[in-house]
Amino acid sequence: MRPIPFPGVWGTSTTVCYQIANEQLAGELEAATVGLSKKEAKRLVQERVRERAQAIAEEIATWLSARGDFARVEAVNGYLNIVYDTARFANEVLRAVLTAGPDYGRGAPRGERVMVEYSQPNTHKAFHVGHLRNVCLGNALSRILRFAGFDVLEANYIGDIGLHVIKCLWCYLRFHRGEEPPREQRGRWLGEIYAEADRRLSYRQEVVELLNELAQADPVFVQALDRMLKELWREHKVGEDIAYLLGQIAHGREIKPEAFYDGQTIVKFWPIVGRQLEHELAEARATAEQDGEEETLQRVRQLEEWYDRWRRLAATLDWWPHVPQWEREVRETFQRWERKDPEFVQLWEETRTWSLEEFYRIYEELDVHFDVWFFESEVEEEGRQIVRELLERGIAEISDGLPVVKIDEKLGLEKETYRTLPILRSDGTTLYSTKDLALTKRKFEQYQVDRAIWVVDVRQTLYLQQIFKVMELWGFQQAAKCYHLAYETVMLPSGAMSSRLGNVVLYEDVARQVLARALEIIEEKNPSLPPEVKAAVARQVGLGSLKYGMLSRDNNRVIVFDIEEALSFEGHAAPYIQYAHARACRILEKVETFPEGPYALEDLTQEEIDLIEQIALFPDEVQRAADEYKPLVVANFVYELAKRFNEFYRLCPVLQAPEPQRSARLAMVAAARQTLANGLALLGIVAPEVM
RNA sequence: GCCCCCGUAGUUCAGUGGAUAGAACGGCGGCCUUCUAAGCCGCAUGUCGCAGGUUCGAAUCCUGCCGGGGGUACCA
Repeated sequence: MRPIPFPGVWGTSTTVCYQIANEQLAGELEAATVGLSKKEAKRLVQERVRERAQAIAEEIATWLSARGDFARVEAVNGYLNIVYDTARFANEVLRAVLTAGPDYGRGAPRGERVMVEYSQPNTHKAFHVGHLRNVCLGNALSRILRFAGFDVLEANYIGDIGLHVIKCLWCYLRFHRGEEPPREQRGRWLGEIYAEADRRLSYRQEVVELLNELAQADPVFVQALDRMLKELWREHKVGEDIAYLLGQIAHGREIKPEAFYDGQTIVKFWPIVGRQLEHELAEARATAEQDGEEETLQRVRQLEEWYDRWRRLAATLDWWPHVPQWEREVRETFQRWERKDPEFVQLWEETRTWSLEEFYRIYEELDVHFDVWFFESEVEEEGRQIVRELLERGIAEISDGLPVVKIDEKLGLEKETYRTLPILRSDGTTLYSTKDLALTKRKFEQYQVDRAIWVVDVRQTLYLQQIFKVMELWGFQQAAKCYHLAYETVMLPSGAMSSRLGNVVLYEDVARQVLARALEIIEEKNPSLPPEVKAAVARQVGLGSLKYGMLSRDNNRVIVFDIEEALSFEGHAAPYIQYAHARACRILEKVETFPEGPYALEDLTQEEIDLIEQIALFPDEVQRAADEYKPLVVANFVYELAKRFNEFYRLCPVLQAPEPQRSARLAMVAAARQTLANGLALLGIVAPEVM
């Protein structure tokens, strides 16, 4: 059963006649097709089934028509279409919406508690648009599940400790001690310190990575190697290292930073590499100008990318000799955390707050509110305890000094499926898994959840399956009701976001831009509104647009975040839907007394039927969105509803219509407005009354 | 190597067993003395990656291949 897929006809369609026809004909057809070619047999079967389905449909149609419950019952192409008595059904729909109001579409309580864990931001790191996708998804899903009838707990899990925090604080103490960041920007400032730490610590690796890439992907570079190394010899006489470089590059083998005799060889070599790249780039550009072919253009782009990387790394060449020392210092800093050095713990607490304050501001702005707050720092000890228990019970074991759970082996799987999960570092410090095991146990025991949902990046799919399986091995039945809602990465037109490379789009920056743009537009569209209303509407539209952009794509699809697109408020976007709502409000506010039903809905126009039909679908769509964990279903629904409302709006005057049509249309507008508001609310988007 | 995701209009994406595959953006042309034009109407563009299979019926399910992205024991 599904809606009749034609505009202007309101009812349901069923394909049951095909199934019946199939069953009836099964034996008969087998006999009839003996001796025919495969193609002929197929055509015969096709024809016969279709004929029989049509005959059955006609029979049922006659029978149903005689009963007179429906406006019309017809048999078309083997489908049985039941057309509703619009006046009756439309009145039922409108009454349902207008009496339930904000509760229209709400499902009956299911008596099941579900915890949705989402927005797991790391303190001491930047909050960017990738995090925004997670928050929007998790929050919309929570709202949908709650509305659908579940008892929902929204949980946040803050990564306030771990290697990233240690790196950040090391960098702070080593290079920025005593600096006072601007009060409102402390979280962001810390994120920059972290990015710097990351850049410093991975410096050698990055330099060598670029060299390795050039050695493998740029034949011109490899050809010039002799000359470059001769130059290096003339200037610096580092024989062993020259031999090493020559050997590795010529044979396409990986260069390793620790293999050099002279700690300064790379520092000396780097300017030579740069000159070579400059030379290659100039040549490639000249060629491209001449032939303009795609291949040469591609070569230019590639060289530009390499040269940019070279230049960025050249700017901090003096870092090279220090990296091993810095790595030691980071390990020492980790030790300070492990032994709870009071001075260090105090610094951690203070800086942690800087990030948290920023997060709280963002959640407030996005109207996201958590019932439960977990912090990684709180579950470290519990996690260690669990590792001990798992080891004692033989679920975990020590392999090469590392506590692991060999999941496939424990489950008796032949094929490599869940592999092996490390659950504690060999030096006794905790891993993400250590803490996640403790946290999941808490969800089951302390919060008594029947179902647990993790809204987490798709890259952690295997990892989360591992956690679920370990919980199962450990004896938790609830493990079967663990679900990973995986979503794809948010990328930039320039590629993946990387704070190290400095190409991240911060939430704060985007939000400010979008809000400013929204204000600009409302200033232009509706200048007569009072300033405070303009500001409020700009907020609702700007944030709505940002959220809708994150929700109107399926989870398993990469979003390429384009700021221009985010700033565009036309077409398939939140403002389109919000605008339909504002238009409806405008009509309704001009009515003194709202008419009581039932309404005169006998001769509806196509636009009216389409509108009411869509409104009627809402409760089912809410359930579907909840069952499939897909806010996208609601996002599509409200867009379609707004579209139908806008079409209705154009062709069906309401206030000027004669009675009783005026009352009927007013009821439709009120029902559409309510359903739009309810649907948008499920996405965490406000429906403005004016725009 | 093994596992997961994606491939649909020029572009970004809906549609996951049913009738003639839909929107938006971009392009072109129309509609504001009538409830807000952030809107509406019209025109153009498709080997639904390729090849088989299952089915009365496949963009949708299965198998293989091609192309892109991701994961794969001490990152989170």
